[in-house]
Amino acid sequence: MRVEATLSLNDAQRRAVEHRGGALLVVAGAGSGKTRVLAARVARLLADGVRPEAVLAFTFTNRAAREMRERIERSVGEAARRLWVGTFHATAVRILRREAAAAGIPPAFAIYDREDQEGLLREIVKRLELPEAAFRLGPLIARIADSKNALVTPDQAARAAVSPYEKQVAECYRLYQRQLRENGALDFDDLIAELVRLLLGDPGVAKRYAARFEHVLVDEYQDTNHAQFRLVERLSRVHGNLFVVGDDDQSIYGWRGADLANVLEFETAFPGAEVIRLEQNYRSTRLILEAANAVIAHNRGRRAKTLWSEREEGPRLRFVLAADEVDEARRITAFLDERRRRGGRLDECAVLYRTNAQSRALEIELRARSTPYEIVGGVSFYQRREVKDLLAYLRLVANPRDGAAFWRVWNTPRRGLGPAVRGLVEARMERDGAPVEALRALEAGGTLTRVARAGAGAFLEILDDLGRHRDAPPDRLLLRLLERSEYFKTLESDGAAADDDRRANIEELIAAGARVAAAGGGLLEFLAESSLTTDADRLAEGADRVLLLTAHNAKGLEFPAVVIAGLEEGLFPHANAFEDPARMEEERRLFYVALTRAADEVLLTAAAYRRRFDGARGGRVSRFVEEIPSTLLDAEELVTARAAEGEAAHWGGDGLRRAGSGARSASRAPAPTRADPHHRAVGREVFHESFGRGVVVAAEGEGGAAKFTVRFGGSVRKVLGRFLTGGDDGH
DNA sequence: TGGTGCTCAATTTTT
DNA sequence: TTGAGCACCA
Ligand SMILES: Nc1ncnc2c1ncn2[C@@H]1O[C@H](COP(=O)(O)OP(=O)(O)OP(=O)(O)O)[C@@H](O)[C@H]1O
Repeated sequence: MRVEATLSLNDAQRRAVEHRGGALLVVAGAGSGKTRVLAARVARLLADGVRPEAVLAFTFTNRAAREMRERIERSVGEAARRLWVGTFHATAVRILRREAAAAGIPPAFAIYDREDQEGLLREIVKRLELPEAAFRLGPLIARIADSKNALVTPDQAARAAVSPYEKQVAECYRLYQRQLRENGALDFDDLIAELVRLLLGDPGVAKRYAARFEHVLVDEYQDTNHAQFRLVERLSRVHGNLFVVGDDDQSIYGWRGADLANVLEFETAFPGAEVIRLEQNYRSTRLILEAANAVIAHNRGRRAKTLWSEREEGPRLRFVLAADEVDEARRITAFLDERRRRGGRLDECAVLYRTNAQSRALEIELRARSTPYEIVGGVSFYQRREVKDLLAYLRLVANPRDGAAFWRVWNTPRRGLGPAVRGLVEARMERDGAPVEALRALEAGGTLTRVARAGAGAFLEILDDLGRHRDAPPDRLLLRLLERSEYFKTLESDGAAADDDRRANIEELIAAGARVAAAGGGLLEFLAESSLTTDADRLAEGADRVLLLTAHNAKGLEFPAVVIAGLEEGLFPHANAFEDPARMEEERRLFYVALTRAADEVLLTAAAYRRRFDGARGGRVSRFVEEIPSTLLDAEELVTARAAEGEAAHWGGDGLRRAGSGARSASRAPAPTRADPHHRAVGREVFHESFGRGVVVAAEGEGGAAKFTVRFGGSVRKVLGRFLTGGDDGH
């Protein structure tokens, strides 16, 4: 069996792959082949006769898991299908379903997503009469998640709480856990935490799994949190065969509890562990790598590492400062077009950004230019209303105690059930527990009005009918549901286009159900998949389109051409990181991740002005751009052709005569209405008393009121025309 | 009960 | 600017 036949390896890589066993940490920079080594290691183990079901590998995304499995399958054949390869969450679900009894949870437990969590906590905050302004759901959920990721129980949180605020958060946490339990549900973080608790608390189960798995492997180890560390530690303690790969410079999920100590203190946690470093990058051209190395070197808290490439030098990284986000989108589209004319394909390109909201401007422009694109992230498929509605019915079939699912659809489509009946059901739930049973009792009794009774009857009938077919393939279940619930009727209210969209989504959901069935899965597998699958996991190969995604979502991917957009102070790095050096370093690592996705070509863009939901804002060019040595940058100035036009030396000529308004140098001008990137002034060199020489990137208005967006060196400011002189004649 | 329209918050990142 | 929650009225 020749692993090397499918995956060639350098010496260091081979040493890792052929490691004798025990604990091994492979730390290495971007593109050094860590993922490849992990896959080769698994293939090697199988070739050496290790049973596939005794190999447990954790990946960061479901997609990575699928690719890993496929890769290994290519080298060792279909035994690869029996491997345990998956994300921490998917693997935890798999084990918890089997060990539900020991874990003290229902085997068909529901998995609560963000929306479900918010629903529970909204009720709790209301019930405790906490001030909503101070107890926003987002931070509250984040705090609870932090506790869970650190394996802190509600009791421990309450004991550790000092301030009244912390005490109340702990109380919310306690009630929230109780609610989850009553609903027979776990949230994402519980999946890991409950599994760890089970392994720590039940020696029998712990022993069984320690014996079942002989090798544990972890990809993207730098982004594991404490609970995940404990899980890995528990599962590998007996045999000690732990193989992890990671890069401390690519840790970008600190806000989710990722703990770099897992990497930095690996040798302490696993005495006798070996560390192997990989130093050759196979992905990027030398200039790209040099730029990435230069930027990341600005981080203080890191172990310096070597990373070199044998590849050609490659072209310099291009930088474009656009006037605003619309202009930026245009420049990016133009870049993609130009690349296509050179023979490049769209699917070799990705546009990376810091926040999902940035995709909108890009989307509009790409659509206008008929450039095929695909957005990854944002509102994902399984979060769409119609999809969640239908899934809620299936969730109720699996687990009648699932209150979030129940309240979501008990009156969808409309059945005349509202707050009045809800009160009755809730009262009744004290006795019957499950909302479905409470409703059933009410329907049987005489308390409901005629309308409500009919509605309740219709709803229960659908659930009962589905319940009788719970073992049918998920797609059949969905079809049955659509037929009985007349769900399509609720769709007809909206516009035709949105309607078609919804129908298409429903079709796709049915197809997803059929796929699960084809793979031998049933209702529970389908529901788990719908909870754990993200947009990035659903990416299909083959279509020639440019990918639009956040830098976070791009982790682990690689593209011949990468565009990084929105490189402005406040956006990337995000303003929320300004006061905290540690968070700023994480922003920098994020930029490093983004940059190192590129193999051949990089375009960096920023917008001098960016419209936000609450107005517009100008930002300086990102410090990260400035941390790239200028010799590596091809910083193109805007539309220089326009500078050729003759123009008066003074801008907005009559401004001085129109005295009155106080002299404001207006770096923070009032929200501009429309900065026109095609204004005839754009591209002109100008001179400002205090800011010096600059280039106009946008302008709006005429005469004395004219305002110009000007780039002075690295910073971009908005200034009134009357403070500017043409740059050509000195001042 | 259900529909309309108002107000307010949200945009940092996600398994 | 959009979406969601909520108050108010038919
Ligand atoms: N020994 C090798 N010979 C040729 N190509 C290699 C070798 N090792 C890795 N590569 C290639 O280098 C690229 C990066 O590999 P891989 O994705 O495994 O790196 P990584 O360290 O996991 O990257 P990152 O951490 O940046 O996500 C891939 O295209 C891979 O095929």
